[in-house]
Amino acid sequence: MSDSLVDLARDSSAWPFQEARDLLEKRLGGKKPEKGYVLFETGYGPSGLPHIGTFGEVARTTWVRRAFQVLAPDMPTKLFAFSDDMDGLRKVPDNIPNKEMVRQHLGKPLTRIPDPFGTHESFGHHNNARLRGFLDSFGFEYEFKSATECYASGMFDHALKRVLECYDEIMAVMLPTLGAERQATYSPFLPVCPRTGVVLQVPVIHHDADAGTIVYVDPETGEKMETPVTGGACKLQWKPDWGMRWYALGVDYEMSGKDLIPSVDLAAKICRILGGTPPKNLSYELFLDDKGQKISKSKGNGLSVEDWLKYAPEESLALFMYQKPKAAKRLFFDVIPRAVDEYIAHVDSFHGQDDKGKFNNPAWHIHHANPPKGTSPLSFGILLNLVGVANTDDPDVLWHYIRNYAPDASPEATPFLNKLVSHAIVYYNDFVKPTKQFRKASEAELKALTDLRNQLKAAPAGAGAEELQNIVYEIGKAHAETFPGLRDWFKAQYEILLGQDQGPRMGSFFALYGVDKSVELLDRAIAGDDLGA
RNA sequence: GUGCCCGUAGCUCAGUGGUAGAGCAUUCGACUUUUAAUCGAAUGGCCGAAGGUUCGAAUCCUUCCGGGCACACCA
Repeated sequence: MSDSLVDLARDSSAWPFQEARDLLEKRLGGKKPEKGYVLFETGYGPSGLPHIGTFGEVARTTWVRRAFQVLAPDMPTKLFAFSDDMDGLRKVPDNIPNKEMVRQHLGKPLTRIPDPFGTHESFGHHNNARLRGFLDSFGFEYEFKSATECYASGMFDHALKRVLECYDEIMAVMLPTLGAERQATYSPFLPVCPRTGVVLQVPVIHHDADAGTIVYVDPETGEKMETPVTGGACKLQWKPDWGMRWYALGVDYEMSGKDLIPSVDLAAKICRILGGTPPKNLSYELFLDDKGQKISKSKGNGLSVEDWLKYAPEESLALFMYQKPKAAKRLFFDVIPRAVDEYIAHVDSFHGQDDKGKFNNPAWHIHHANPPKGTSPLSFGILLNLVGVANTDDPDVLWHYIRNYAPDASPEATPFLNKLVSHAIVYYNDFVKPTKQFRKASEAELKALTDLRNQLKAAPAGAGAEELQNIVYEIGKAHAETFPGLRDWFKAQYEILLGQDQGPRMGSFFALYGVDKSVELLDRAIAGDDLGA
């Protein structure tokens, strides 16, 4: 039984299984690594707060890891979330307080810059905490690794000495990739200035593999400085750093955006020079905005995680990230409802599928083999329409409409639908409500509305939707010269009372909205108040 | 120039060797009285082009065509 599951997983065309299979067979040769576990890694830049790409990368890496665990259940795995918190800060980020204070520390490792937020030991620690909080909020399993700690603790010492031993070979790989200016000053080692604490980009004038040191000239004092490369006294330039880290930690799998393909190649070469085997890499496509432009934080286009989660549950974002990592996808508001509905469809089909089908179902991956039993009897698309048409941001009113369609649905019985209702309301408030355009009633329309107001007022207490609908209908007929077709009467009500050109069955609306409140609404319309205010 | 991705219905896209699909749009019908929703049905594709492999190709290979993106430094 378990054998056949392994076979199915091996043959599965789902990309996490394909990645896991390649990792197991090509990278590992089917054998457990000597370090005793298979290591997955995701990396984070120094200035970056967690963003939607971070989520995507960790989610995707986790899926490969889960798939791998099915293929090789007897091999332990780990996922390192590695923070480059020893990188020198290059420019002051826009979105932080105390910019002037931070400016005075430019060039220093992030972990040696005071926290501008004042909540942590350093700026680096602050960002790390944000990263961890972000990852934890999704329940990702990982081990956090800090570059600063790895360097300072001596964990990288052996590998750093190897870099020094292979100095010339590494320079020979790096130099041809650099412009002439950079070639003149390039060194894989960046000494941390003992005087100022700044990570220096200076030429190395001498290196001594036996002593484990390099010599450089302090750019301000002109003094020749000799420093060990170990123990945190030097940091590596990032491409050698990446290759060194793969070698030092024995990273078996790491994915990265396609803009990093040349860097991955270089880092892999360096890793091999050191005597290691580079990880299996997956280059995923970048995200585009609605106009097909690359999404970048500086441009501020595209969509943030917070934006997405405001309008839809995180499962839908996970599904979006699952789909076709190698195809460029547009990431903007309009893709959200579709992602939700496809998520629902996948979960609903899951439980009727055989094992092969389940392995191919995104829901298997998103939910770690255990998708929930039920989701929502209504699609998100329908719900969004409903919210717009029903013209309300009151969940209770919405549930009345929903029960017309799905009598068994309730906030308790269908919790996922309940979440969707909340999201749909936010969507309504942000996207539908602002587009409302109320118009004033004409003289003739005013007469009809006044009739309506008076008859609603006079309606027996507890009048139902049908009864109210009949009142509305009769008034429309009574004012036939104003409204040649009943359609015109209803259209007028939508435009004047609801600020939209379509709407709900008015009898139902008045019943749900409440006759008293409806009368108030009509009073305001008759008085000529601006209902959009 | 190098590399990657995409090209399937009007639109947005699923579909990695076995009878071409979904959603939206359009048209018609139902919901014993408006609209919308909902439900049912219909319409709609030479799967970018040409070769090749195969009993069989949207799918695999080759070459084109068209569109997009990445590739100094920094990360």
